[in-house]
Amino acid sequence: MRKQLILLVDDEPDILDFIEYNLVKEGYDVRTAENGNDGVALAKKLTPDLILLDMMMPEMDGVEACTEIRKTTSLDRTIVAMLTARGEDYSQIAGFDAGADDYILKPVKPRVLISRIQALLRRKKSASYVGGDYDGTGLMIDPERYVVLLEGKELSLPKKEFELLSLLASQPGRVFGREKILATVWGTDVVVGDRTIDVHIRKLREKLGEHFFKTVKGVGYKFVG
Amino acid sequence: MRKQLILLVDDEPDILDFIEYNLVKEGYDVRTAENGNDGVALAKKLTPDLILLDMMMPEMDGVEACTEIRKTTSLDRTIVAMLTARGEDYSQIAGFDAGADDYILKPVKPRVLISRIQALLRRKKSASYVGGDYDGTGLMIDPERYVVLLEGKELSLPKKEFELLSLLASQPGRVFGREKILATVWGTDVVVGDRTIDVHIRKLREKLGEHFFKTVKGVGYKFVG
DNA sequence: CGCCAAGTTCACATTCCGATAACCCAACAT
DNA sequence: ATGTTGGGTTATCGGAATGTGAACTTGGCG
Repeated sequence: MRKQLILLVDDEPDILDFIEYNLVKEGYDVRTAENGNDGVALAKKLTPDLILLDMMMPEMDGVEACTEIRKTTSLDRTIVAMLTARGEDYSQIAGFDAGADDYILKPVKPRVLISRIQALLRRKKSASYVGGDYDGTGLMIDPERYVVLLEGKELSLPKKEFELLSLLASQPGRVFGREKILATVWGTDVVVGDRTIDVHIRKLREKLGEHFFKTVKGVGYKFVG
Repeated sequence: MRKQLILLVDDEPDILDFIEYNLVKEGYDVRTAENGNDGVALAKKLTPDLILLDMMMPEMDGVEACTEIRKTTSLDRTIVAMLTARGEDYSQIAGFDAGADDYILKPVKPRVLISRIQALLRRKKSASYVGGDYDGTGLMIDPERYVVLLEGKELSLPKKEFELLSLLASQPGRVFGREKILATVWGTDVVVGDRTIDVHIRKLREKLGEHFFKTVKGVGYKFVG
């Protein structure tokens, strides 16, 4: 597997060096930025797997940066972890509200940091589902790269289509009702029209082939390997 | 019913013995493995009803093992429960993402463990077998996939037919009156004509075979395995 | 601003399930 | 024999559920 990319944003060069050293030693690819603005810009350019964001920074602080990152579609799948000094409990909450996935208290021991990061990345990796074993034929879903391999050919799908496919293919053969699909892919609060699912199913059928998706009238859809 | 098979995977022999002892005492058939690799291999060979998977293990940990198990079609119907030490909260989340059905905190009291396991296995049975255990012959109804397995062949039925079949087959041999059938499959408020049930029964007879459905004149219908 | 892609909605077209009508058959009673 | 009762069979129709192509909306980006 390719190295995982971590973006590190902190205004103190010492901390930057210290953490970068430990992450690189662990085999991660690391980039750094010294303030929120640069951090966000870099994030958009690199699409890292994980962003470590210091909460206290001049110019644009961690919370703002995180909010900005979360507004960026291309970074939907990037994990954001806040670095926060002990005692800033209020900020911790603010950090979560801004959409951070985790907060890590400073000072932090390297071993603990690594383990937290590994846990977060592992979570990311398994955040979506993989349908069907990979045997060169058929279909493989790569949730990490947001890409589908169809008979060896790489095919990149839009977000919703990818998520819909991931859901259906997570349990081939099982029928997913429209309710279930809406709740998982669109979320329980969002309200969309009746035909929306159909349209996405059709797009998937167009791109992957009719035979993968079976309609069960009155019940839902299922994926067949 | 045959004993239910539980696969236990943990790297600590003491825990293995302790849990195995308790499960066997409760009447389960138990196999064990000491690491993720062996566990997955055994699982594929045995197709157990439930797998108890320790989260922290050398080589292949519980999360990886679970992911692997979930990729295996033959283990679709196997329940995976994670065993996790108190405090590993992140791992718990990762465990769910990997497709585990439940997680159980260690240390665990035998009575609690047994009760959790029973609850999980009860859930599994919702996919009902008919006509004895699945051995390639006979009939199996899988409400999750919305298909019927008849002598190994998959057969997909329309909604009403499927529901009617599910009802009748839920208690083979028992006669269901027309009233009861209408109330269950059609609902108490819907009013349909006299011949409607007959027609659906006929369609089922066509698709599954005459012998499964016995008419009891003046009373109703029953399913015979 | 203007473009492009993603996502959604709309206005049909199409499919197919479910219900019924109309008829047949078998068992039994008169 | 004839009628009655309860179920079986088939063809057919309406409509709900789904498919489809195009238009519309939105947000990012040069």
